[in-house]
Amino acid sequence: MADRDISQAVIRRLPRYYRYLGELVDDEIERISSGELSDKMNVTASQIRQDLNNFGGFGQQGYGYNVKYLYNEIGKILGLDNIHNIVIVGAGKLGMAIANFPSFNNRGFITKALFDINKDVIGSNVHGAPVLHIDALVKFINENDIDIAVLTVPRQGADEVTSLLLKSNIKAIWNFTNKDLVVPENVSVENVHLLDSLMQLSYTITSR
Amino acid sequence: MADRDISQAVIRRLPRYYRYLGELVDDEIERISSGELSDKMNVTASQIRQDLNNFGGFGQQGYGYNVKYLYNEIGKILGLDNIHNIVIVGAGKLGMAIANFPSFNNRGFITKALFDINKDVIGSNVHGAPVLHIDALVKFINENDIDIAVLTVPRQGADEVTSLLLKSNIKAIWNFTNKDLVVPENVSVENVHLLDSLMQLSYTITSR
DNA sequence: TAGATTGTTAATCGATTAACAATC
DNA sequence: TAGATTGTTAATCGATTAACAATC
Repeated sequence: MADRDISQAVIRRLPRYYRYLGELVDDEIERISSGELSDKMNVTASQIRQDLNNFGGFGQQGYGYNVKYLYNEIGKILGLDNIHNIVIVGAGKLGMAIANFPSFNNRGFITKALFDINKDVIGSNVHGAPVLHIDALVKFINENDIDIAVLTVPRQGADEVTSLLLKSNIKAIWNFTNKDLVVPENVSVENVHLLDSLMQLSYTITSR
Repeated sequence: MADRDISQAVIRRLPRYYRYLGELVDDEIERISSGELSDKMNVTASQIRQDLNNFGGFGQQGYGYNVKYLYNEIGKILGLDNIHNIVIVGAGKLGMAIANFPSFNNRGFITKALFDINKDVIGSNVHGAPVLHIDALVKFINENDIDIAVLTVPRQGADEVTSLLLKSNIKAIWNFTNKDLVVPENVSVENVHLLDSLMQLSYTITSR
């Protein structure tokens, strides 16, 4: 892997390509041209070809793209050929919901444990994963080959948990708190700012 | 409200400005310059001024911006001075989690009911909102002044529920299914594609 | 008044789209 | 071979940044 300087805009579109190609695989479609895919996805054929050619030439002139091959290649680019072990910090309603998401497990994102400070939930079990006290977090990450920490604590706890995570070997934080995290650049952060998203929706309603 | 053709990039940034200004209000900071805000938010001062001036001149030369005033104005732009009534379609773990999110209620997004087809949850009560059968959905939306439908059903149910929603007066759909919805242009859609987001994180880990 | 900082125009940069030669 | 469609270069479009005159 590892072409650097692929633009963020391209990376954001990759999972969407992967999704549509997955549907085509399910439908047992064998080949597709950028033009046909363009119609399905509502993006220009030009953009599709440009995007893919950031990672290499996956097509063939006069033929198009082999669906299954392209699907697998994009999967590899996205790192989906590897298992990613996950911990969820904050075993509230949202954390529990994420631990139970079947589509994550199906793609190789495996929740190994949840962490909380609430004694009522510590010791219980979510979809096979134990809920542990947050004191055990750093050790657990380092000893269980954990890639990704999901941050589903209340906003006020975000910074404290983050500085704890930074003491471990964590590679990435999936941040559901409505706060921007400050991390060194060898740690990736992907934000899911739900309230921001809802406000955008409110804007579009309001501005009609 | 209602300047048309504000770019999507600007709209995406508005909630973030709102968030930072909210913190400044809490800290009882009275005024701030685009330069200071730029340092805090890690965006250019130029961008801040450009963004705000899409909606009017909120600042004053030589002084900067009054924090509280700007906060309120952005709130109005985002439509947060109005109550938005919400229904959640799909009363699974994720739907329940969203119904319980305190920050939504605090901003005037009020969950009025949840809908499902599972008899085990129908009749129950989530944070004061009833769980009803999906057959009652259209009528409920039209009679209860519902703006926003949250879609937290499994992927396979997405299209069916969407076509049901389009029979109602719904204004916006907050889509948590991993599917792109097809709606007429008087209905707004905001996607939260969690699996896509997780895949992006996987990409950044993989491409180091 | 002098200093600070906005609002806004102009310059730059990057991303998207169009075009087309290469080639299967 | 002729037709189709890619990979890629060039043109366009839009968004970001820089600069500065206006003005509080």
